[in-house]
Amino acid sequence: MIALVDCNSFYASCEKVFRPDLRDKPVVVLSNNDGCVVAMSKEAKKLGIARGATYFEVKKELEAAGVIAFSSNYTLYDNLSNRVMRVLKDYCQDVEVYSIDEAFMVLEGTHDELLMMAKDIRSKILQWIGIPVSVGIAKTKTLAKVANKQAKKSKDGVCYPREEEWSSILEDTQVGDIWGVGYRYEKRLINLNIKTAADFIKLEDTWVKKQMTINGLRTLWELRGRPSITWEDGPPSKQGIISSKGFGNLVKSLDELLEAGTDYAHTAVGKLRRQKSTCQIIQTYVSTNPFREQDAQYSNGCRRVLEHPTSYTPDIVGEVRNQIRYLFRPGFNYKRVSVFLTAIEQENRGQLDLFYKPDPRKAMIMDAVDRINLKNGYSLVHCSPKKPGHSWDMRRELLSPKYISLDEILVVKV
DNA sequence: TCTGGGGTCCTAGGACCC
DNA sequence: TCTGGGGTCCTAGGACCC
Repeated sequence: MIALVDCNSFYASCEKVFRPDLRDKPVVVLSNNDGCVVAMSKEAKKLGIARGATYFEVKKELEAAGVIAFSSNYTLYDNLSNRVMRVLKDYCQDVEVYSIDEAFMVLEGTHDELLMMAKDIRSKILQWIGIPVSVGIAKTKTLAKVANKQAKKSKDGVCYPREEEWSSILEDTQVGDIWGVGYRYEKRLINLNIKTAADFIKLEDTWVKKQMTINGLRTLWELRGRPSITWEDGPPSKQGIISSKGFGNLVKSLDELLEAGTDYAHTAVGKLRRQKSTCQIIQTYVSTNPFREQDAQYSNGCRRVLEHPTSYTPDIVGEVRNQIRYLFRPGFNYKRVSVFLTAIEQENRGQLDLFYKPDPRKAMIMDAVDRINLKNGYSLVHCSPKKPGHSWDMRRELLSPKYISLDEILVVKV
């Protein structure tokens, strides 16, 4: 059987772990630059705040309702996520970490045994880490997702339906809540009077394949109990790496745009080398803020195919800086720069070139840099001085401490 | 004043080859 | 000048996920 373990209101729950005073309080977490509400505790959900609401528009309302807001603290969420996943791996070898807050597991045993195990997983993660999770168990991934939704509604946070219970559960599942049915397919299906998962599984294979491609067909089969979505053993290497963030404040000068671009390129190559890959295509985009109607708008991008694949930071940073110089036009208020690396291949696996010998010193330098940064913090050795206080830095006015790092750890007086 | 940041996969159509 | 059958590669666009 397949279990889906999903953390409840993950980011909001993380913020509560080191703040017992917030246990029953409504908490929301904001996106980058404190832009939108991206996560809500169950108390905040009850207040009817829309996910994706823009913070500056709902700020007063949130304050009036006693909601506590946080800027997103990814260092903390990553750390707690890893701890949750480590507990899951104690239960079975086959854990597929699907996202920061959920994982699939393959479990074996009788109905009662698995139910016990699910409850045990739940209470252990709550006690050891402080994060509430829900567990759904079923024959396929898609059904496990459905069961997980039921688990969230139940008292004990666990749901493992028996065969005869499925038909009523599928009737109870809105078509838009099916994993793989997004809001566009949802609209089309509802127009055709297909409102629930129970309606959906009655459709013909050929019709679903034609309307919703092979992926829709897989979803259909999975809902009927036939496993059709593959199991991923490890995280697949990325085929494209993006580093893109809106600026905290608008940027006017080429120098600042270059600084930001250098920083993002540095981040992107870091991800590239961590997965032991090289890239051969580099794309850079710049744009103004489309929401500021009073501003003249400009957005542009360019790309270059390098002669040889690389993961050498100075090569990539240099190319990104050239592209930004090419794209820059004076007189605009820039909001964003994005760096995109593609044509990614595993190191030493790419097409060889008879006349090209890579410089071995580059690999040695990067190896040394990565080792230094791993020990001393990730931007100690950087391509440009990383002084704080850039106008383009992310706005994070409501950031919680990094409780998990030694210099910000809580002191408990007994 | 202020509006997230990542990713994946599939299909159709155009350009080209024999 | 027109015709058939079998391919590849690339790009744009559309759908989805967290």
